[in-house]
Amino acid sequence: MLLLSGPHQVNSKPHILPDPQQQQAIEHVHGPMLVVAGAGTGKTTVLIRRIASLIRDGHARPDEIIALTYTDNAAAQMRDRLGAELGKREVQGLQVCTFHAYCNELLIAADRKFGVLDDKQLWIFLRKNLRELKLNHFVRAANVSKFLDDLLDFIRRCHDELVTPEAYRNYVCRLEKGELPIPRVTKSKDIDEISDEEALGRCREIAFVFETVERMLRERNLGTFSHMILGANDLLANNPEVLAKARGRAKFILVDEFQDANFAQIEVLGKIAGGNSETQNIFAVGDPDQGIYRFRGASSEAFDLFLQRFPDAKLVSLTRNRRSTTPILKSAYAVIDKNPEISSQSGAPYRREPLLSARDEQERELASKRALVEAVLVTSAFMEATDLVTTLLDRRKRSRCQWKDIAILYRIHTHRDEVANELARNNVPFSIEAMDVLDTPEVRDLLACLSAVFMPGDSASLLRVVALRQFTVDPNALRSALKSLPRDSNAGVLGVLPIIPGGPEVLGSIDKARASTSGLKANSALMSLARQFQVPRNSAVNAFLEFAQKWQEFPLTESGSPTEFLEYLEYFREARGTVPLAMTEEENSVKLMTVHGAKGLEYEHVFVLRATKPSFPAAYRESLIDFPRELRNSTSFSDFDDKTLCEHEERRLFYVAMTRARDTLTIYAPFGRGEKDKTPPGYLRELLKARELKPVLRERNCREFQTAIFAEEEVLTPASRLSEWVGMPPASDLASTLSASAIDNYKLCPLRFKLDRDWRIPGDVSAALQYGASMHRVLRTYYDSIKLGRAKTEPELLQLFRDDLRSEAIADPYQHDLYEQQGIAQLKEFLAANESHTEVLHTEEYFNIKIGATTLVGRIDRMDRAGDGRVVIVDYKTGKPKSQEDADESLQLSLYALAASEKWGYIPERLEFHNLDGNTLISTVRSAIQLEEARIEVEKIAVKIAEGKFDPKIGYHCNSCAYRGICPKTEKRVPEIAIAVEQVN
DNA sequence: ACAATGAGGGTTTTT
DNA sequence: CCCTCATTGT
Repeated sequence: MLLLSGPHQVNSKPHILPDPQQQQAIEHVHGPMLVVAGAGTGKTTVLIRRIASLIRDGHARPDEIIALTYTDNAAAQMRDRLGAELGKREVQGLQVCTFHAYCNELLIAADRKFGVLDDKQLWIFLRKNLRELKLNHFVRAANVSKFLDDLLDFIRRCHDELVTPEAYRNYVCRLEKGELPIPRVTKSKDIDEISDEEALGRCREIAFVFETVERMLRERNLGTFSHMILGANDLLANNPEVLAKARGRAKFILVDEFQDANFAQIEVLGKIAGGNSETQNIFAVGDPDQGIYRFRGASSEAFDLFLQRFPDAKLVSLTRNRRSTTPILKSAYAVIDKNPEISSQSGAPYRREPLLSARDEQERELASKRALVEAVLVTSAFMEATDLVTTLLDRRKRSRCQWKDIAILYRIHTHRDEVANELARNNVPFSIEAMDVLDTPEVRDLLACLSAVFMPGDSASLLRVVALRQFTVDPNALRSALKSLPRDSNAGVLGVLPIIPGGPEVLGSIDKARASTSGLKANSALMSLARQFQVPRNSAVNAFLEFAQKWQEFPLTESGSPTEFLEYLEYFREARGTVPLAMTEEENSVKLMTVHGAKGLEYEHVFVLRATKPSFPAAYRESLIDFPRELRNSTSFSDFDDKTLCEHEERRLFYVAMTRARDTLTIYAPFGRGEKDKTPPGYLRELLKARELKPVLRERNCREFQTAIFAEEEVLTPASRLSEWVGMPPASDLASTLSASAIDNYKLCPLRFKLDRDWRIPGDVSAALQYGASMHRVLRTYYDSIKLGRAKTEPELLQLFRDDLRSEAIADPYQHDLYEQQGIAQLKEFLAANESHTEVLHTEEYFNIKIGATTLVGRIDRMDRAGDGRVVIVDYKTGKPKSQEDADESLQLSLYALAASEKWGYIPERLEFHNLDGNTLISTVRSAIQLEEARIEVEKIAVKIAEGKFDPKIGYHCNSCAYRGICPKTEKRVPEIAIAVEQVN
């Protein structure tokens, strides 16, 4: 057991003597003080000891002290440490809580409690009530919720800056009078495309949305987390009694992680701290170089705002780092020192100083032997993973540390995937922070069961259930039954199960489950289904069950029924919601987490992944709606634009990552692509160039790897039966008949192509396709009517369109209405521009031609007669307008040209995309060579199909893929160790 | 200095 | 699909 008291014990804080700066902060009593505490300089210790001495020295009773943090965890930890320092009884009455909890309690005490919606809940609430927002500029029929994120981002920003809807409306009025410059309300690159009038219209729309959102919330007595701060600020401003009481309760205020404060929070602090510097006993601790929550409203100038608000504040800075070795601190300083210092108009009393390694000062003889910071340049993510695991095993052996002393940090979750696989392959115990359980096979199984029982029409889910091990359906029988359904049938998997061996048993189980879960709420139904369908209760499933439980308590959840839950999840997915799995703390395993998740933590050995632009630092992404300076309440004038501020924040984030390391720091990055400079763009390039870092930084290339590793992968990941099914070679030659769209589909994702063609699992038809089909039919009718000499009138066509679109039954009524409006506008424009048209030869004409062994089929929207017995081929585009480049490169048009000559003997004069959006014609031509290239392309794809190449291609399109729940490639496993622990519990 | 081109990535997270 | 950035050639 003695062995367990590793090096961490040495660092355990209470026994270290404070240095003079710490002492000064601890002993401070009256008036405002700002403690700038660099990474690893013991800031929380200072905070705790100061509270202890305030109480011990009789300056305050515990119930006159308030300590504020930003997370529940931090608050709990501080409470524990205070209890240990002072004794449980002594801390009675001492208020240690998060900022939000503090504000919320003020509101509850004033009888202003409201139902709390988090970001996703708010998004979904508005998504369901989009009509009420009366959007005009910020809505698209094809993607109804496209701008919701942008609008909510803007509103959140207003909250953080204490800008009310009235203030924004007032701002728009001033814009209208020309008193203020027009703000940016679109991406910079499109700024020339919108007029001032359009921009003003957008501003008015934003004003209306802001007002409406606030009203909708108020009417239902709902609010967001920002409303806690806003409400408290309001209450303190307008209610002298509440203010007096709050001040009496807060004679001494201590704030941890102050760099995470936003303007609204600092306003609240200002109010409870009172007006004169004698009684402003406010004590804030933080590190401006570790502010990494700007996107959450933390003002990058919190320290500056503090000094403005409390000009008499004393300033202390802590620079003795008790965590890391000198090489780590020097390298980290080189990174962060490229950021400007905090601006501070109020006399600039603070300068950034290099952190000094207290350990190296104390242990002189060790100082010279410290490991250098290591930069490893790799050729691929795979090499990053293999080299990292080898290096990690070596580090552990040499330092004889435990698994839990090692952390692997990354910018975004997906960066960890290869490393996680590689660790699993090498049987290294590891755990992942905040892994999304929605992509785990077990949760997918459970969700599929829920769908199968309550929404049995969902074929993809039903297929997943059918493939569970306990059932005995023959996949070949199922597949051929599906394939022999008539094209227009919507029977799906549900329709064929009764007639295939083993199918009725599945249906029986589903019926039984439906009966036994009838009337249950989501959580209980899920638990029951997990039992009945033998879904293992691992940590992922438990996290999901917990999510269902919490959802039942959400303010806007109505009955809590499984059906309502399924509907919610659909929106939740659209809102890109995740269900994170908390990492078990005490476990002896290597920790994988984002740098954000690592803030405040430390590890002996730290690995940083993908340190290359634009991975880490991440590429800048411009907001759609700029927050104009004229709207700002905080008057801190740093002259930096948004992009620069983001760059600063990325740099701080990298600094946070580096300063987590105690003994060794290893940074991975792929080689740069340049001819001259092979170093990775970003921080590593800077570091490797810096002369002064030569003695502390080592560069090496990745080790060679053994090819044998590839083969092992399949063995170690036991494939589910579904992935076996999905991997089966097709029952027929899928290359024998192809179309332009099938080829596009194959290029997008070969697996998707196979599932469409070989299994014919019906998925949801997108509204865009439904609209397109409708428009095509209307136009066909129009030209046919002309041919018959009885041209339909505009009102007739519009009515036809309305009826036709209604028969398409677009699921979302709001989206249906938007498409109806759009279609009417486009048809009117089309007809207006189309008075005298040349002779139409064909409309919606089918063809099939031979290309090699493939029969290429298709349907040409329209062919017109051109001069010299030639033709014009027209294809309508109902989606985003196609460009000239699209037309020039379109395989579809090439194939139509081939078909025109082969089937009808026509010579195409030109090929046209007719964009119905904007009613523009894009013309192109094809040379004989280009046509030959198109043939070759088709043959190439046909060969791949014939060879059975159907590996899924993962990418952005996966979000809208009907088979997302059954695709094995997007499945993520919970690390084995987490499962093992769960079973023990 | 600048545009053209190609590749890689699609956040981060707490209340 | 859309956007940003690195790189390289003009």
